[in-house]
Amino acid sequence: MKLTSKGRYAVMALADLAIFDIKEPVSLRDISLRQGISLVYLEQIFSKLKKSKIVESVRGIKGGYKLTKKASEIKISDIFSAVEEKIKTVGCEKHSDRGCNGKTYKCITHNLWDELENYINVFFQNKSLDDLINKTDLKI
Amino acid sequence: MKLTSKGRYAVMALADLAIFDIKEPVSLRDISLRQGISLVYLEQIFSKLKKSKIVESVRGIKGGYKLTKKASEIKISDIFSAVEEKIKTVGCEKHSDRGCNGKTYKCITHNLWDELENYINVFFQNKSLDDLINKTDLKI
DNA sequence: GTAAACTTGACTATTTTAGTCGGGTATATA
DNA sequence: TATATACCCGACTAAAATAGTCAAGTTTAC
Repeated sequence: MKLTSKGRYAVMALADLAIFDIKEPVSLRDISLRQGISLVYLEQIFSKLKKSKIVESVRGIKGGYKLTKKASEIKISDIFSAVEEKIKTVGCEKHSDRGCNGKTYKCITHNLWDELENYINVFFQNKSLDDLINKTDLKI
Repeated sequence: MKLTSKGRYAVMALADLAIFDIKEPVSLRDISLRQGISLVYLEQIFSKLKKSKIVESVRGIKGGYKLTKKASEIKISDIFSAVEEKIKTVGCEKHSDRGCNGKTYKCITHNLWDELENYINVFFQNKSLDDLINKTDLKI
């Protein structure tokens, strides 16, 4: 199971966007400076966020990104699936010879990882962007 | 955050041990064959499990490993900390220049990862080896 | 027309993972 | 007491993933 910088950056950047997105789009450059995330890396991440319709872009000077919905309607789980942060815990399928395929034969620990996966997904499905920014004391 | 094969193998191997450990120690060779895990890799893992006093070893022919306590007294969280499976989600500390150190300044997402970490730890602290083997239908 | 912004794809250094290799040491049993 | 079977331990390594960079665009406000 992995939870890496990509997912973390995506959430940080979107939280930043949610705070500063009043009317004008917010440029990646600003987010990069405020959050200390590489600009070019942010571009990669926002390309995915756009594909998943979490943000929309405005090109050209004075351009930037905007959220497509209200922060309260964007769940952390949406963000993760957009940037392909995998909340996958079970890696049994590789050993097809040995048998654990999750169906006809489950290895001893299979249910454990399944349960954990669900458990974590519940956590992220119950958190919205809004929850994050309301809990911060806004020292940006 | 990482949850990798090392932790998974450790749990699988210990579950196997718990099932077959009646009186005689169980050899890594047997576990390796039954669970389809590399023997030499198992040796690495058990070296750590031994250091953490989750298992004890019997050397020589007819040797092997035994659990030091009852399966019901061994929590999954104990196993993970023994093999150094990190349930660490926050990686902010690296950017000491930028500020998120978790104390004087917390980045927007800091609390989120903290919460997640606790949430997952609760999950593993409430699961014992015993829970695993009782849920399996023992097709080994 | 030009600078600031997004867009895209290929490339890469570093780190981590999941092992292997090769040498040990201990001990039950024949 | 020889020997086979186990544990013990440190160094090494191939492959994959991560966290980016680099280069070459296109759009559009001013």
